[in-house]
Amino acid sequence: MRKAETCKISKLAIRDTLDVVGGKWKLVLSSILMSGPRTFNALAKEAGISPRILSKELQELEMNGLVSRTVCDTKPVTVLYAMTPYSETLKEVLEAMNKWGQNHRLKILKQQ
Amino acid sequence: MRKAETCKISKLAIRDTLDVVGGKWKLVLSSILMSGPRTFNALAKEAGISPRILSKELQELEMNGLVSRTVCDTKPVTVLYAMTPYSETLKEVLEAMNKWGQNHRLKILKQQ
DNA sequence: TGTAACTACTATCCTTTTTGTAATAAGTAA
DNA sequence: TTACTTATTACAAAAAGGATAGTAGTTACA
Repeated sequence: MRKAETCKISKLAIRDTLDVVGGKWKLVLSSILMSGPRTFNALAKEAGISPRILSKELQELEMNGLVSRTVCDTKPVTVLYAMTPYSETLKEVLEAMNKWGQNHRLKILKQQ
Repeated sequence: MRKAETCKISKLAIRDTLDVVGGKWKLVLSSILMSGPRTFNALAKEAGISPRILSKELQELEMNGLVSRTVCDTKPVTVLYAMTPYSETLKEVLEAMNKWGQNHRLKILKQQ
């Protein structure tokens, strides 16, 4: 395959990824859920996100199979959100961004 | 370190990363430049981005040391944009997203 | 001499998307 | 009644992105 085509495919793939997981919250929420399931309120508090946005983001993640939603038989009802087998595939992306962000922060600090 | 702290640090790092390379274009532009330098117009055409946005995105990338800008002594003058040593550190992120996007596209196609 | 063409932008205006705040619903129980 | 859960709605604000035209500098050509 020629280089130009490889570039086009890569560009497309990255756009696809951004379509699913781009924006301000989806990767942050995913990274939180990586360390275990959370209830709606716990997620909202931990991420610092308003319920409106959280609800919307979770729905979109669920639609793409990246988050599971489990209603628990408690009083009052609670709902647990968690990673899914498919969202395990996001780990590489999250790990790379986690690493890059930490390294970048160090770089910025050194400059001052 | 406790798990809760690890989670907080990861969340922060991912937010940092998104602050620098989030949005619709920065990672796409970076992935194009990965395969070699481009002029302003070439980038605009290849990415399908309007000059106004392209100019803004390139400035922001340059400010963060992720893109170099070289004025060439041609007639008429051309400007070459390219990766920098620092932007090499983005390769892991781009590679992970490239891989995920391709895999996700396959998954979607299978479902239909 | 004027005019067209080519580069890299910039200015203006506008639309769309995203995000936030606040209020509120439905269900249950102390 | 009050409190607690998970949401949802209405409204407003901000950010992001896009379309179009225009500027500046230079060359080429009639």
